Amino acid sequence: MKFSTKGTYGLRAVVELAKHYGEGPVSLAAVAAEQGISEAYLEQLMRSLKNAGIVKTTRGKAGGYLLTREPQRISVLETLRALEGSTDIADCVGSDASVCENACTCSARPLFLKLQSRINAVLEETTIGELTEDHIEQKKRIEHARLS
Amino acid sequence: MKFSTKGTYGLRAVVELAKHYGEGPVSLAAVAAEQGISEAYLEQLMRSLKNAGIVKTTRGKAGGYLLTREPQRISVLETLRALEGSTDIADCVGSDASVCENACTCSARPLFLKLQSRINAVLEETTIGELTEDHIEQKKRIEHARLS
DNA sequence: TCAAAAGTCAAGTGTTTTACTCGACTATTG
DNA sequence: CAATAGTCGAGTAAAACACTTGACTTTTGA
Repeated sequence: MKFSTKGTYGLRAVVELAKHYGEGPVSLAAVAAEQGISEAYLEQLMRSLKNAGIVKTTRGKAGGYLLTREPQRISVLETLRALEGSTDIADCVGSDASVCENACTCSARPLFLKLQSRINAVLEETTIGELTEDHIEQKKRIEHARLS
Repeated sequence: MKFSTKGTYGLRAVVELAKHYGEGPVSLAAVAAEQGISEAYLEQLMRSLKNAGIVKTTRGKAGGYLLTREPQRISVLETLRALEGSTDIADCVGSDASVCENACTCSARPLFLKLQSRINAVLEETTIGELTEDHIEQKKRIEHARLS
């Protein structure tokens, strides 16, 4: 039940792009440097995000990555699905429950279903826009505390 | 973000014990057979559950495992913690957030905290007693459907 | 009293997943 | 046309997972 670095780094990268939304493309190197992530690894994650239609790119000089939509219109659920393939906590939740032989008799399944629906609710209602606002707020508070 | 077999098997084993609550000890072999889990692996899980005070044992002939309390008084959170060590989705939630260098500036952290509190709420409010009832209900329904 | 039934424990092992890296390539632009 | 920037597939070391093994100890009933 641990979050992978893929999800975490990917989310942070998308928030980084959100911070520059409307300002033109941001290069991979810039995002990697800002977030302290290896360029080669981040590129893989960006590829997934691109395939999922969350980011788009321009090549050549002054090229880079951009969000395809406003940050408020990108959900965390969508982003995480792009990065990790699925956000399902078990194979017996979700559409293809047939993978679990005794899905209908396993005593843990009702719990899994309840948990999954609560998790999905949070991931669906939270947007990249919100995470970005939180992040900016947080940085302001730290700056303020440091100065006093 | 996948549930391990430790958690799943362990939960199922505890529910199995709950089904026989008040009827004296159930042997490891019996639980393993009923749930289709390897005895040797299950023994490991039972050990964790014992150390956590969720089950107790009697040795020798006719010995086996018993719950230390009524099923309604054992939460899923407690059980899962015993089995998996922790139910935290990331190192930066929970008491020791210092393991994450940039805990206070990571833009994913607010999401993690929200998610974790929702997950814990479910795990805390759900008891082994409830899972056991659900399971018995479910088996009845299947039996009924099969006969008609 | 001793053998069979049952739990206890630490260590070992094969497989899978994670978290990366590497190198060769393509597109764009000043 | 060369420098900049994204694209792609494959490779790899380390960790986590899902077990197995074997050598014990404890209890009890015949």
